[in-house]
Amino acid sequence: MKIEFMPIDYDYFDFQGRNYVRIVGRTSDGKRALIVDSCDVYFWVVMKANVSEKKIEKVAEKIDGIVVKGKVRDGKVLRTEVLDKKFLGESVRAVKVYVSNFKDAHDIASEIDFSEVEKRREYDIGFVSRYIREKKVRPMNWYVVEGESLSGSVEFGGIGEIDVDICLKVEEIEGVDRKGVKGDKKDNGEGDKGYEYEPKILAYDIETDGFEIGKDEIVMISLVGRDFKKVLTWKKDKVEGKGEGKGGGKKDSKKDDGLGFVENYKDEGEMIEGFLSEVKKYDPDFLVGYFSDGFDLPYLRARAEVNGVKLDLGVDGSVPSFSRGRVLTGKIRGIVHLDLFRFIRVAYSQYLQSESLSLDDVAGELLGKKKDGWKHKHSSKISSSEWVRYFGYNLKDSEITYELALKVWADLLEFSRVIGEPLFNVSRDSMSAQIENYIIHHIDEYGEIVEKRPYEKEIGRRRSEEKYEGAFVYEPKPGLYEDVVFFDFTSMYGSVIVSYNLSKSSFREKKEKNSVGVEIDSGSGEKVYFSKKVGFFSEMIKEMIEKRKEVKKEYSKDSSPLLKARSNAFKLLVNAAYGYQGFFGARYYCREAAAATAAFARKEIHKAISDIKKKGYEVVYSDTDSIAFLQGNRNKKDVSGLLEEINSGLPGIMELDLEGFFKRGIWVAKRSGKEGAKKKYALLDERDGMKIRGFETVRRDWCLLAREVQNKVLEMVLKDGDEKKALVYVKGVIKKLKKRDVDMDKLVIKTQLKRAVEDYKALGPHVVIAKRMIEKGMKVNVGMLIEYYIAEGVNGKRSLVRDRARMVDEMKKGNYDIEYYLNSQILPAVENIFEVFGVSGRGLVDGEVQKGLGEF
DNA sequence: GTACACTACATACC
DNA sequence: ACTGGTATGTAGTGTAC
Repeated sequence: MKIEFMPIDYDYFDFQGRNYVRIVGRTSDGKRALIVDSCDVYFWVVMKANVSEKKIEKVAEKIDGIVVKGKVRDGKVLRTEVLDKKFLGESVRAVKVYVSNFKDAHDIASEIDFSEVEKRREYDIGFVSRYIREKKVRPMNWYVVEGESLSGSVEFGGIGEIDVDICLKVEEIEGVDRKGVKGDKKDNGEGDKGYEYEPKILAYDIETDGFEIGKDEIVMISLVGRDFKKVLTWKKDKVEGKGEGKGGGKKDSKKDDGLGFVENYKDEGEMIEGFLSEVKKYDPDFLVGYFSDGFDLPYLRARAEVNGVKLDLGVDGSVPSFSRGRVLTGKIRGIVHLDLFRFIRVAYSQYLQSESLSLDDVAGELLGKKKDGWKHKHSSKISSSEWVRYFGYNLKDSEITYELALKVWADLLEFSRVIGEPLFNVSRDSMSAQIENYIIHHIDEYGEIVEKRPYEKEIGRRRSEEKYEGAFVYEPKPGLYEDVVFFDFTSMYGSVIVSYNLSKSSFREKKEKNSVGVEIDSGSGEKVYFSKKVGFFSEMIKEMIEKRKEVKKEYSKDSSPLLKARSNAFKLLVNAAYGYQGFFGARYYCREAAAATAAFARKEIHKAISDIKKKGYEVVYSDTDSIAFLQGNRNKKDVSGLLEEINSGLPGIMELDLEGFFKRGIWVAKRSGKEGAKKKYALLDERDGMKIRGFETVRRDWCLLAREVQNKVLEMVLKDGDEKKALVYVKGVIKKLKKRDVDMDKLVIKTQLKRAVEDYKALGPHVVIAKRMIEKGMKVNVGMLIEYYIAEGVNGKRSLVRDRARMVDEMKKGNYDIEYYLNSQILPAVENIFEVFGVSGRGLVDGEVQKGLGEF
């Protein structure tokens, strides 16, 4: 039998002691197929230098006979091979040890401790990654698979019973080109729709009576897919006019009640069964939720159990499994369970400006859509008229989740393809894991053996190492500047790593010939050295940068979202490469390489700054990889000339780019002292758009009033150049504040609870409020944004802010602390802006201007 | 009882 | 614990006077 197949979900199973991969995917004609395959399992034994071939052969022979007794099975060495390999750039002789089961690799490796042995490696790689690397059967690409049909077969303990259209044992598998995924460039022109794969996504969301997993009942479940919307419940009879009590009215009245999407069941158990059958009927490749790893899926499993229902979502009838890491992760066999929250946190949060990563905030920013308003209530407290809204709310959550899934689909897909790991992993892995997986799936191109993961002891050692000196930040002179130009280095740290060859494999303890030294600490003068012999790590980063360039070029000709996503995936990986080398958990950790990267970056930015100054420009600011300077009386051509000149002198692949021209820019002084504040400025671009960095406007832990006032002041100053108007505006706001006439919503302060309340040493306002919320039986989670007001204190008495902090629902309108909001919110947000214009400097807070403003 | 230095904490920039 | 260091700024805490 021969099929065209796209792998989507991977997992493995053991049969007669051996490992097999089980891949669920789609065929080119849309059928769901499962293929079973296997691959060699091995690890490496790296021999010490100067061990004779004869001795190596002897060691290999000794390894050959190793059997490790186990409870479940015996771990066996199947055979060995001696090969030339590379490890951290060095040519080595290594024994490739083939074993019967990858789970025994570690134990077998531990037995191989002969004196001729230098290292043992690659015993710590999972089976699915091994398979993908070995057979090059990469997720989300097309393959022609030839094999024996297993449908109905009892082989592998009855795998043929699994509910899929096609089930094959692989005999031959080969990648095919030209056919792709909808949106791929390579698939157009064929006109054969059959080859266009469109992800089959089903979004879901549950509503429950409580928040503790499995404790209370699930009230409803919504499902949204393509042309598919449903809410499953057992509470429809609570809706006005739907109950039997109401004169026994017919349930299926023909009248359109707007609740056609609601399906009613007898009880919770039947509703869950209904959910199972709806999911099976829809047959999704991806079941998508938001926070669903930690809530919806475990909740469903727990309630199914209570009701005696088997939550057999897996293609083989298995129940979702949960791996306990730091957080729960829910896996369904054969269907990729995605928790969009986790992917968004890793891949997007850095670029999002929303205040939280809640579905509402994220959807608001990425889709321009908001959830329906609904305050959680226990179902017993919901009036008959409210139920309709509740159903709608539940449906909307799934609708938004579905749209969000479509929105991030291209990025997910390209991440998976670029890195080579299945979507399930890619959607949850941290950035360091993504880099590491990229390495594992590309390292064979360099003939390298993969370095091991650090053990706890080693992690501890690394963490205790001293921090190293990082980026340079230029101290700005406070002021309002006209015609500001910004240059920045493209992927600066990545290009430094490549240009100077900085990685674990090129690091040298001492100076040697053909090495370059660099001072990594300006204080102690500590110096480290790197060989000029190109290491695979920097070579890999270089290729990522090159591939990204190619993709960008292609994108300029054909703007497909997948090309954009691919370029983005490379960008994120390159940008994370520097942090990765400085990360204590990394296989290729190298503090010296990270420190040297920062050191060379400092050197290059200093040089660029001085080059710009030498040409007579006034530099006003610089942070890490960017430089701001005044255009002065020069034109844009002069500026590009300057850019070109600097670029011609840059080493390796380093590149300085024009970030933009800005009409105006403002830098302010620190609250304490006269010096200019770093990481805080506002710009007005050529199209009158504002770019604000660091100011309270962009900080979520300041009340909205202060943020809005500051934003308007910046706008008036930058757009109109009119600080007087801004002053009048601020006076107006203060007047309103003093009259207790400010909208209460604008006074809420939000602070994130970053740990459990009992773990705090200092009890800040938000911690005190969180404690009070817990006392009142409210749900308080670590990571939550705690909202509070600062209320009037007891007369005359000076008190701590936390004593005046109030929960949102214990706050009376207008009972806010005028002094606090004036002196600790509004004035601090605007005073250093006015100071730039010489308007009442220090006196602003202390009374002079405040008094003046009060009079207004 | 207050002023001050110091620490803890949150959040931003790149 | 799940990439890094640099930086600002608030509020709490402890101590000296």
